Amino acid sequence: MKSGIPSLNDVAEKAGVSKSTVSRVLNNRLGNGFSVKEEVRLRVIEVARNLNYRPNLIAKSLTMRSTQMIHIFGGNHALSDLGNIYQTVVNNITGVMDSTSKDYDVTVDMSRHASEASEMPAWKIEGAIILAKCTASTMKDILQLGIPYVVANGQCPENGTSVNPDDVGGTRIAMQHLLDLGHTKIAYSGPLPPYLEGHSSLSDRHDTYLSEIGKNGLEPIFSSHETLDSAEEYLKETVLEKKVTAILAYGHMGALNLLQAAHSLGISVPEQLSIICFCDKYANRVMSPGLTFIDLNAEAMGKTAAELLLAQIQNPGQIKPEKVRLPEALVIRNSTAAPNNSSE
Amino acid sequence: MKSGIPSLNDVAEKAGVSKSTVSRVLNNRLGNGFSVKEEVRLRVIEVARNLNYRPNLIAKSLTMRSTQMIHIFGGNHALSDLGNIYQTVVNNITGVMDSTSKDYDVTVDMSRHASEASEMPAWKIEGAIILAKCTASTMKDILQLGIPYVVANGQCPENGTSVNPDDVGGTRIAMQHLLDLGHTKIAYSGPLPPYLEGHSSLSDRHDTYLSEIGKNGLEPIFSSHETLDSAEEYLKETVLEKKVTAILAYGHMGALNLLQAAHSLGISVPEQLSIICFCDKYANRVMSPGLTFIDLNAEAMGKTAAELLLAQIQNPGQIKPEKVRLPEALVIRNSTAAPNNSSE
DNA sequence: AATGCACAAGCAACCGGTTGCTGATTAGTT
DNA sequence: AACTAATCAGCAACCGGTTGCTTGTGCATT
Repeated sequence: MKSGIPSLNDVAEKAGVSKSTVSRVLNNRLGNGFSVKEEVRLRVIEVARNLNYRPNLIAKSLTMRSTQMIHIFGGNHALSDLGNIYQTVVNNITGVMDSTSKDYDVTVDMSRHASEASEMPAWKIEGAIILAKCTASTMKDILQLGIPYVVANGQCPENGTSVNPDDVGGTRIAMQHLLDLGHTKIAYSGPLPPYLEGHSSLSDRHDTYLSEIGKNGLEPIFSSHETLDSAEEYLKETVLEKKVTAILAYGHMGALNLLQAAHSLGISVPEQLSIICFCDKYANRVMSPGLTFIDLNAEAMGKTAAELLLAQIQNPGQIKPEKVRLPEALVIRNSTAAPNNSSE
Repeated sequence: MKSGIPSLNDVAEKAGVSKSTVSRVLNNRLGNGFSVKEEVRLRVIEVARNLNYRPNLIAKSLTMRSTQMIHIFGGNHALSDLGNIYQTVVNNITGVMDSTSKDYDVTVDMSRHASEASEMPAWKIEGAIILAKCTASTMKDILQLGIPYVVANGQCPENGTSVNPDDVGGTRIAMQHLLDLGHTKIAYSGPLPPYLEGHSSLSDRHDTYLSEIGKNGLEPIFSSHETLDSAEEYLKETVLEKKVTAILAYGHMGALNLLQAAHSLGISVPEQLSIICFCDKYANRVMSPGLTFIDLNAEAMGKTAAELLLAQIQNPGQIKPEKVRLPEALVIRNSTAAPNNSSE
């Protein structure tokens, strides 16, 4: 017990048996040419408990090549913004993992890693879930080590499994909602191309907006002003000048800013201006009750990712990779309505 | 090369030297009774690169007895609610850990554990941060193993280190703000005693409200209605019946509900009703811009916790435990104002 | 030529477990 | 009593690295 932490050897000595006996007793590896007297078995277990013995997982992984750990990559970037969907995703992943009989331990890596470094932990992991993205080096390791993995809300290699919301479909639904209400001057608010780097939702939402606008013979409307930085300027240009009556916002943060700016400018929502955005229903409930939104269904994303991962772990090599697209859904609250033509 | 992954031995064989030489060369452990000819050194490095050798971190941690891992306990309960302070706390912890030269790896345990079970991971951890609380069993393990730790926003053992916001001071500041504005009918909204179990902030805020009310010769005002469930009922009882002009709310969720309910009931904020609550400034910015609040300073909490932990890790046994109280600060937004006496 | 010493590199133990196999008891059978 | 089979437990190798110490070599010194 040199380091203060009891080892297998310490238990063995105290119990007056050999390392191997302790190992087999504690792991219940009876049979196969091995057995113990009940008396010895109980003594070993008793000693182990008294010493508060805990197997060193690192040593164990070295020989066993197996832990019961599920590792979530990308926590640092994914969980750094308040109120994004990843917290819901993670909660639902752990929910599924905790409810399965095997007791998997879920950890989230929260460290910021150099962009070329591998984020792989020192211990063996049974499976990985990648939030949005991981470094190329990490992905290389995952593939090389053959670790089952699922990418949640992000792109993944050809032969990998991922779960993503259907942003194209969601954008169509949002646009249809606004069109059905009678809007014709619909602006888009969100990051515009060229995107330096980023998530497919950036282009999916933007491009689908454009194509839907075109399909209906309307004019696309943008603004050079950033919603996140200068929402008031954005509204002045779009609503006051260009007579926009509805805005499709990339995210709820932008939408909230627009809402506030509208309030300051005396533009009433939804009477004079409809706002719709993409958001998770949990984040929406907590952060912006009232906003009409397209639900990204982070809950299902987490659950599905966890289930797909479990399937891979429990049937090694038998599960074929899958790119799941989860449908998005319109949730109508109070920020959209028919355009108010009388104000003309 | 049995598993397809090259090992130290494979490199040694190919380079025609011993394991130890390869190890020392690759880790640059020269001196101390060891040296190599430059020619051999280069050959080893060359072979290692050709084989794409990567040291097995598991084996490495076994001998090195160091994992460079910082573990955060309590992620499951602390991070399950959207928009609470813990996400900010965790982000600032990792920020500090990442900016130190040692590259610590931070993981957050997100698993749900049985209340009597130990949450201690099986691998060695260099330090621990506990979000609000951990199981008794976990704390026992931490103490027994002598792992440096800091409790963030929660109680900790006699000889431990913790970082907590000064809720008593914060409540005084909030009350003083309302009193300065001229309010005399100030209600408290939040969990009332007896608390089944819970955080010290519950009693700190409630009790300090009471004592400040008493100190100023005012009447404490409560309602049997829960703000979170039935904010409208709460307002009817306090504002409409009891003529309350200001409410001190335990949390921003309750405050938001009150805000919405006030809107529905036609009670204007802040003209007819002032609302102030406890909240972190990040959560406030994102979730409820406009609310006047007492900033819990989750940012400083995370940073301080991380710094205190690092100090302990880097100077083993030399740092004396500390109970840090971080001051809370008033941030005035638009939900508080002088009471409108003309409405009487 | 003998001695001393710095330099090079390897041996072998160790980290904390797991596991195939072997040896020693005990029990059961004839 | 002798023999076989079942039971019980330990030896030692191994996982993939790290490191204290020893050995072997070549060169300068006396």
